[in-house]
Amino acid sequence: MKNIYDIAKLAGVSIATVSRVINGTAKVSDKTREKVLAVINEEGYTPNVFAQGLGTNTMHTIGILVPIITDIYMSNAVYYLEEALHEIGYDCILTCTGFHLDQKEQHTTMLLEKHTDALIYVGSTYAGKGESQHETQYIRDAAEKVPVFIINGLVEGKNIYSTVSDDVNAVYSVVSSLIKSGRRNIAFLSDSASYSARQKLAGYENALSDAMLPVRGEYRIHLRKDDIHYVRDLLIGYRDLDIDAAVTVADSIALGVLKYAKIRGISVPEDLSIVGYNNSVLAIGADPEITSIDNHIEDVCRLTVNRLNTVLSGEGEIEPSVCVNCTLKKRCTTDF
Amino acid sequence: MKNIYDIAKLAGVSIATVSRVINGTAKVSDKTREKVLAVINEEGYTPNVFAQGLGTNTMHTIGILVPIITDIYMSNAVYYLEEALHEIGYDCILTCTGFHLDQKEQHTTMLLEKHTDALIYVGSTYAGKGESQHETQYIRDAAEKVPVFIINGLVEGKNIYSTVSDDVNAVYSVVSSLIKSGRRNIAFLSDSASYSARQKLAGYENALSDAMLPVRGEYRIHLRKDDIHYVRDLLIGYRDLDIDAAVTVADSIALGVLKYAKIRGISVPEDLSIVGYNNSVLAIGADPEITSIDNHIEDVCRLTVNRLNTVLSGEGEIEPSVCVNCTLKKRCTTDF
DNA sequence: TTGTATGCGTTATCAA
DNA sequence: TTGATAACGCATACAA
Repeated sequence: MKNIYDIAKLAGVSIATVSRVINGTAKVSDKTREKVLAVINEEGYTPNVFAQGLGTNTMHTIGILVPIITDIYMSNAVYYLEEALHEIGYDCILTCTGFHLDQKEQHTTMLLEKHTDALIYVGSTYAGKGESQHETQYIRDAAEKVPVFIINGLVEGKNIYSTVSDDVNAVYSVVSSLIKSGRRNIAFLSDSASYSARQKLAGYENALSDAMLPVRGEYRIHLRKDDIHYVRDLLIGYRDLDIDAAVTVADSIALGVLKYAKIRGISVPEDLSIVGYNNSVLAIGADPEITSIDNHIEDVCRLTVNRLNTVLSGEGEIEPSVCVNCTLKKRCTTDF
Repeated sequence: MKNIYDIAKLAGVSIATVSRVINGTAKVSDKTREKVLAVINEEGYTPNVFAQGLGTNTMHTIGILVPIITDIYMSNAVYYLEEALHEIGYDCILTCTGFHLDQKEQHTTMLLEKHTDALIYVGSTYAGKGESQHETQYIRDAAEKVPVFIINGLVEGKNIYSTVSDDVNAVYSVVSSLIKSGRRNIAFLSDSASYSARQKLAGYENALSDAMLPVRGEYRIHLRKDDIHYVRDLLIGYRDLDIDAAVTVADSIALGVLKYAKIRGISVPEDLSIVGYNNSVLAIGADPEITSIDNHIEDVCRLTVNRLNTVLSGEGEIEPSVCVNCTLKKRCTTDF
């Protein structure tokens, strides 16, 4: 493996000049630059990243943390993040943390030890349940060392930047539409108490209140997980579920509701309207295809990487938090 | 940030001793070890990975390459790989290459420049279409530097190791069952000519041949992509498609067939049996739920990481290629 | 515009 | 069992 000394010798210059050519950090005469570049190409030389890192303390690597990459929303996010980061010259270290605090902490520590240039947390689970500061302390700690970005979660603090979807308005809007079309017993199904889930719930409750409808506890259905069959069976187990609409926080949950309706012989959307979330392939695969809120994950990710680039390049200030609008993708499980 | 000198000073020993304690590379008296460890814990010291890498030329990082992480099969693979690699002390650099050769090459180069300890290619796209050696040359080149592992693809060469699913037998078995249950016009739908797709096709053709049935070209349907609606619409466009069974290389394709049947009023499974592949959530979300071949991606990934660990720890030889059995998950789109 | 010398924080070799 | 010191390959401050 050739090193910078070899290149310098072959090009008849000093290592400093080679370094300058590679990094463009100082003036080098066209003639010598060409000569050096020629040798570099000829020898197929690439700088040793460890030696580079030892001096500069960076390896142009971003740490991405997701709870589970098998989740369609997460894998889409990682896809867009990786693509955008790659475009600006960063590689990604991906790590799946699960949902437990100790694992989130441990994985954060490991990434920081690798001297990643920044951390991106994907998913509102990282913002905690809003119960205590303690559950997000690891994020503030991490932000002492590198800029931290959170997708779909809000944590306040220095060097912490959030990009979130406007879930409140998205749900508010769809619930309002359901009400306007005559629905009165609208259920809200959620499998989490995360930041994002709380936003969606707020949109739901606000819409009901603004329409002078009661916010009834029995219509707020909490799920242990977003598994299709689990949701279906849970609903089947209810004695008297008299809902005429279901707003859910994930397409898989909506799919569970759809299967419940099928088994019970309930017509969708006539007797039961269903709204999914994330506008994933699950909504398209369903029969009938599911109306779903699209939170524009691609936009969220590209915006996040833009903001990251601004911070890391030191080219200016950015907002601590920005919000991206959602849109409703109407399909066949609603009729408004 | 504390360095090894600080620890040495605080512990009253030399940096060599601190290094020995950290790496366990040589005898250190219990007394000094304890003292050193105490100081390390107290100061929260962790070695600088760049300096370590500069000496050892490794950062305990594995490069994972996938064409697209949004594919459910891929994201599942990455999930299990990351989990298993993490357990044996490796972090993962993930990169999405797409399906074009130049991008595969470029991403490979980038990972090698980061001195990853090994490369894992996920998906048979990396094994090429079997047309020329040229399309897999980048893998052999990479294998000159680090061990290379391929999931669901076969490339021969030194330092190259494959873990594949037994797709030939899986498809052979399911097609044989279809034939036994009276199906005669069995279509095979594929969106690729990759190693894995060729294996599946071989299983299909072998089963037909062994049953003395003709292998008819018009039943081998090639798709440009595995998009649900695309598949559905393509089939709708056929003048006279007289198939009574469809074996597909992905659940999303099976879903497209199912939607085609629905629109055409064809009963499933009575008049058209459908078999998916990968046993993903798409098969469960469908209505009726789709019979699907499960290629046990978790087993494949865990086995791959075991093999990787054997190679990297230098603890022995491993087979160039190993095969994992598939199983059929019967659901409602078949009746055998 | 170019070259020299030093520091970065480890690991590993060699003495002690 | 321990310590001193030389790599490791680069960036950069300083000199020329």
